Amino acid sequence: MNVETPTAPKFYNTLGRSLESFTPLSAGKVGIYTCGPTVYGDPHIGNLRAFVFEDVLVRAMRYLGYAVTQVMNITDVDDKTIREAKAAGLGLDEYTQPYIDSFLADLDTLHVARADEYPRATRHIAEMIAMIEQLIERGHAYLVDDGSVYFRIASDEDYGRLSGFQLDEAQQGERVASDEYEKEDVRDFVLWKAAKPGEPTWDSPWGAGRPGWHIECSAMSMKYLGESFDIHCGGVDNIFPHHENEIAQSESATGKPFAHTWLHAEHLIVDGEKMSKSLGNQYTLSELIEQGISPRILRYFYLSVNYRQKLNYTAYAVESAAGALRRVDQMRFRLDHTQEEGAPSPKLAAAAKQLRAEFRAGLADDLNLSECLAALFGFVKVVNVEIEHLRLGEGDLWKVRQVLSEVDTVFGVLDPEAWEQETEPSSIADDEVEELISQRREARSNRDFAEADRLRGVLEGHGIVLEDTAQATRWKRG
RNA sequence: GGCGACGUAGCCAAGUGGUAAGGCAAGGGUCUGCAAAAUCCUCAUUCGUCGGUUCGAUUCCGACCGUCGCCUCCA
Repeated sequence: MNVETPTAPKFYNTLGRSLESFTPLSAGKVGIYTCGPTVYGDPHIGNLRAFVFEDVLVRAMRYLGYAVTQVMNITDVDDKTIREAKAAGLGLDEYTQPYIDSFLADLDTLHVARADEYPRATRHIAEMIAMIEQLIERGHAYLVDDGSVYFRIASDEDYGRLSGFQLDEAQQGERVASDEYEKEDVRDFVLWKAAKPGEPTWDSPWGAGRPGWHIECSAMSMKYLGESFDIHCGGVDNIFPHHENEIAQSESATGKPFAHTWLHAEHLIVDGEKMSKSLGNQYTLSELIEQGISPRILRYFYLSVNYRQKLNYTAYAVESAAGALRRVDQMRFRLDHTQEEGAPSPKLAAAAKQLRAEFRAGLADDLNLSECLAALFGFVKVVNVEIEHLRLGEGDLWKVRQVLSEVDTVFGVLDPEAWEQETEPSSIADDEVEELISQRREARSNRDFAEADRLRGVLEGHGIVLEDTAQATRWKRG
């Protein structure tokens, strides 16, 4: 499918804030590090937006012809996991494991393709310690009396180039935690936290303690992708301080450029407002499913807005997404009830070619899925017209399904059968449906429309939708 | 206060220095016994406001108004 050289995409790189032509460090290969979850609760639909974006990015790069290695970290040690584990009276691993499982289950539910690696912070303490030692050696970090180690921001001349924040004296002193008074400079951030009573700890050259937050992503991304790699993504809230600090510590440790391209997904908001615990609108996937919103519709909804744009989750918007998806489903349904006859349709061939070209161009344009979807709908229209006029010829059904399945390697939403049963358990068997339809056909041929409509009503009661065509009556569960 | 993003039809949403993709919804026509589905047509002389640059701006620049995000552990 992609035997030719990859199509080079353009990406809006947060580092430099401009649209850049993407060139991988190693021809044809792309290493992508995606910031994963902190496992102290179920992810909400905002978290999931970012993960779906990352999924589409990886799928798109593969579609464009690159061999992708995706790594997603799992933060299983930080203030929150420690606090919650303690509150639950559980060990850290014992506490986080169910959330790791449910996180992966949510990804599966949304058809997010698995990353190549899901490194856990607690399993990479040695790598982090090695990096911290290197930073101390090079004069970029220092040990304080209580056994904590801090990164020395003053030693990093270009600190702040990702976020654009120039932290100066005016902003200092605002948020100095009481236990961090030993820092040389309030801007410095912690690499290693000295042990505190009741917290999980690991041995280190500086005594017992645990890693700071940022160091895990530096250590783990480099372990799996190399000291320099292609793409690093996450939510916009990670730009500062997390990603800024990752760059500082990574480049200070190795003297080499860290990630080349930084992509950040904007936030999802709900009814125009930021999600927050107090508003009670931090919906989880299972809550949505309970509300009757299928994961497939949610995935389509995520796809419908550019990742750099805030996504406003509203009931109306989700309905609208469902309507759009219905249009594609309906076309597939009609396709399944269409016969091929005669020569292949030239219009169809042209439309398929156009879809491929526009789809590829849209993906390459900073993942412009709106353009990709517009191309898809353009294709749907042509297919519908060709079906309407009975112009599908030899091999055309295969052609349509083939191109749809190609673009769906990126979208991942177009094939209803690939998703879990979305319809209610059926209250009527196929042969019963067929029997009633045949009775109705009989009634119609006798022009007994009252009886025909009664039978249709019976079927509707079972959730069966009929569509009469000149050739036959087709039906579906809907 | 610092940094940044955004404001396009009823709703969602692309986009370009040369006169506005696509989807949902809505209205009308075709098809149908009636539906459903499909299809055809209609639906922004206009892209927050005011200026500037330009032959020409929604697209570039400036100001203003409005919405929002980040500013040390939130995707």
